[in-house]
Amino acid sequence: MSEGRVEFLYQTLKARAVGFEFRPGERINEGMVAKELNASRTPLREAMNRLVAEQLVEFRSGQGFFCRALDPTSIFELYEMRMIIETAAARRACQRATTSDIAALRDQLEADGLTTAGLTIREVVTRDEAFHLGIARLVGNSEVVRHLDRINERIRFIRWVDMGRRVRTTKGEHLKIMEALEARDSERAAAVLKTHVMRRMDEIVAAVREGYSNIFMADPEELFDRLVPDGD
Amino acid sequence: MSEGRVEFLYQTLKARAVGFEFRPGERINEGMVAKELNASRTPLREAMNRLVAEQLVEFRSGQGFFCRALDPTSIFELYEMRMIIETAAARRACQRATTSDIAALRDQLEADGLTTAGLTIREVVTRDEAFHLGIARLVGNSEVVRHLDRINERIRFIRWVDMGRRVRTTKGEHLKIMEALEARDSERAAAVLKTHVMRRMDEIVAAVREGYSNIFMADPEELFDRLVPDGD
DNA sequence: GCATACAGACCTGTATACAGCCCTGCGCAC
DNA sequence: GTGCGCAGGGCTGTATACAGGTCTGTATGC
Repeated sequence: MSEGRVEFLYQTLKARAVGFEFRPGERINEGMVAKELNASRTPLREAMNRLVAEQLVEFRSGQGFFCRALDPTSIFELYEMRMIIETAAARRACQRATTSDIAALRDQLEADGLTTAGLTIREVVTRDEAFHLGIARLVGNSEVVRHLDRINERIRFIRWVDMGRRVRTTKGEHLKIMEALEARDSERAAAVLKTHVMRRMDEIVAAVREGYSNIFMADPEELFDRLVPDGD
Repeated sequence: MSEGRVEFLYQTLKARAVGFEFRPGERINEGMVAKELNASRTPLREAMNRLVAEQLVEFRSGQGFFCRALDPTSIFELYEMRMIIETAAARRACQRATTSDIAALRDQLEADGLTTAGLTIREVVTRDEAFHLGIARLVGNSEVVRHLDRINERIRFIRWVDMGRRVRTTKGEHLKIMEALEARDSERAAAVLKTHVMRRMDEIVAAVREGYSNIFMADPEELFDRLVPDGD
């Protein structure tokens, strides 16, 4: 808060938008939200406009701000975009990352533990994103990291759902990716990443469907604070 | 204007930011700009916040809005990001674009004429971007188009400089790319695109240097309204 | 029962006011 | 001549007020 009220509102509203605490298509009442966050509408609208530029919120002239839609096509496109950036990043990381930076990524991966047991869905996704951003950082191109981060925000909600849906083999696949990076095997790294990241349209449709049901439940936020399903 | 004052301000300010009509690092005086555009500071700041989210303008709490920096490293990173997206787009276009959509892109390319003679630098870059966005559109993924567009805005100024610097073989390379797309030869399309798009760091440093000298000249805008150098 | 028109409340869009901070420029001391 | 401190102006940050438009809900007619 000391570093700017708009910044605080931006972060708070972003978190809400990312997690679909505003329901898809819902009109966002500036007055109510402003009062709730102890601010006036002026800085709130400034923060909202940033979210509009990030596609986390929609704006219709004369009507105000609305929560973005949640539809399978958009999510699918975002997954593909994510795959494009990540595979390109992995290829470049294999070619130009320093051995010590790669080693640091492995350390980070191992520091997260060998299993996802005992973690909440949210925590697992956070760690997953951190690993993938770590790969992007190996490229040494801040734009790659930034774009990936922006995309992650927009699919994070569905990733929570997805992570809860099935026992993901996240950890094992991360290790495989890590090995490919250490071997500096671009093609293998890209190939493993591709299958690790990408989802089929029918999987996405199912996740979106479940996402909707979560959104309209009583306390949807708690859902993702439960522990991940046991890995076998 | 009818479709929202903020939208109008956003478009106007974006054009200025893209073309470095604000000088790099310059503080943007809200009061002056607002008066100039016949608006109050409230909608102006809303528009500015969108530009902040798009990295076209910087914001420092307590100090206001500043024009973004113009430095070779950022430009280089953006070029690489552009290359990542474009090569991935071309590969996918080869695989999944319909033959008629590809034919439509060729029509667009030929409608632009067989040479860049008689066009201003601005016009050539506009057409160049349109062709590349056309490839991105072949993928059928709106995110790919959007991200490419965002990146293009941030390097457009340097592309103007670059297009004026040397007789670019733009048109010929576009034809080669087009042929690769028609042959659905992913690898060739990606390879040609890569050399067509990418710039070496020393080229970028030179362009940025020239960019600065243009920015601090009397009437920098006219510079890019001159005709492109004769192609031999 | 259903569609339509109207009225009222509500909400958005923008201007403006004002408090507080930042920066500049001047003066003073060294 | 140079560095530091202080005061003033100017700019930013936010709240608030108000005008205009949008939506809702009701009442009326078919």
